[in-house]
Amino acid sequence: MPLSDDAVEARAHGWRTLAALHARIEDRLERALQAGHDLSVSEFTVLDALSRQDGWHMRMQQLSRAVVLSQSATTRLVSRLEGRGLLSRYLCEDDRRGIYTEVTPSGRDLLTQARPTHDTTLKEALTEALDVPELVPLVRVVESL
Amino acid sequence: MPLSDDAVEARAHGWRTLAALHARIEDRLERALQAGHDLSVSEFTVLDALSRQDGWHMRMQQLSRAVVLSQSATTRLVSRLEGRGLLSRYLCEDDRRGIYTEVTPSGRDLLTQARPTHDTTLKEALTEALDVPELVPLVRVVESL
DNA sequence: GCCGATTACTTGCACACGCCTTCTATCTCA
DNA sequence: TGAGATAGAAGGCGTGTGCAAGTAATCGGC
Repeated sequence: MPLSDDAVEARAHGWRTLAALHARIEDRLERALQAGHDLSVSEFTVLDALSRQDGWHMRMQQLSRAVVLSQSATTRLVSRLEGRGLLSRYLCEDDRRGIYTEVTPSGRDLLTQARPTHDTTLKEALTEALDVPELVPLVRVVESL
Repeated sequence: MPLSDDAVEARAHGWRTLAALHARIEDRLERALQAGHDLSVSEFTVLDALSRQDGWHMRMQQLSRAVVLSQSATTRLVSRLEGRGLLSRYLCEDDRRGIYTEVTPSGRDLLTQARPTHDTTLKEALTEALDVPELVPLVRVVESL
């Protein structure tokens, strides 16, 4: 007898809805950011997350938690962006095992350009999602936070 | 002037929250289903989606919409599951370009075994998410639908 | 009834990711 | 000072994905 809980089906349904909405939005964002700025969603997320930090820098572990990626993926992601001159690495002063990742001016420029794309696409994706009755309540919550 | 809309930041924040919650849950599910039943989340989703259809069958395009994957990814996903004997393909009678995918008895068995894992893991993931203040409102909505 | 356009699905290719191991530098604690 | 832990890089391996090109079947106009 599996869980014998009436809430089970509700949760499963909620999760399917969440996953569906997430996939829709991510898909739209991926295309828009890729087409307009040669950025993946992960790459945009890194720049965006760093921009929200005082000093626009963050350590690798924080970063991998922020983008929810493995350490190795984060290393490679940062390396890619570093290679494009969008961010740079430098050693922590206080703990020199740590490495800070910092957005460069050129990275800030790109972010400035990409944000409007991101925002309008997000808005569109959410608006479209309102056409799907199932997604409506979730969209409302996302918009009202 | 980028959208000049106060709702922009709210939307962006809502999206970040949605993405964070989604990533957490998917990660937990992925590990649990992989460890317990050798199924990825996508694979489980396919079986689950088919199980909700009359006759447990669906055409490829419906399926790729249901799991929100590209057609090519769906083809390969179905091929993998077919190779494991969990589902089978057969041509549409009326439109012979179309291909139906149907869950086999063995696929049904596996789904029966995997569902409890899925459900309890989902419950755990949502409960854990309640520890993160930001995620709370979203978790409430997911659980209450 | 035939030919181009469209649709349904598959396949070749490139790439990002996760897991793993190996390596170096640094910090901590006794 | 020395042993062990920690932060991160580097890279090999397997796998899943999207894109773009390809094949097969259907539809529409003439």
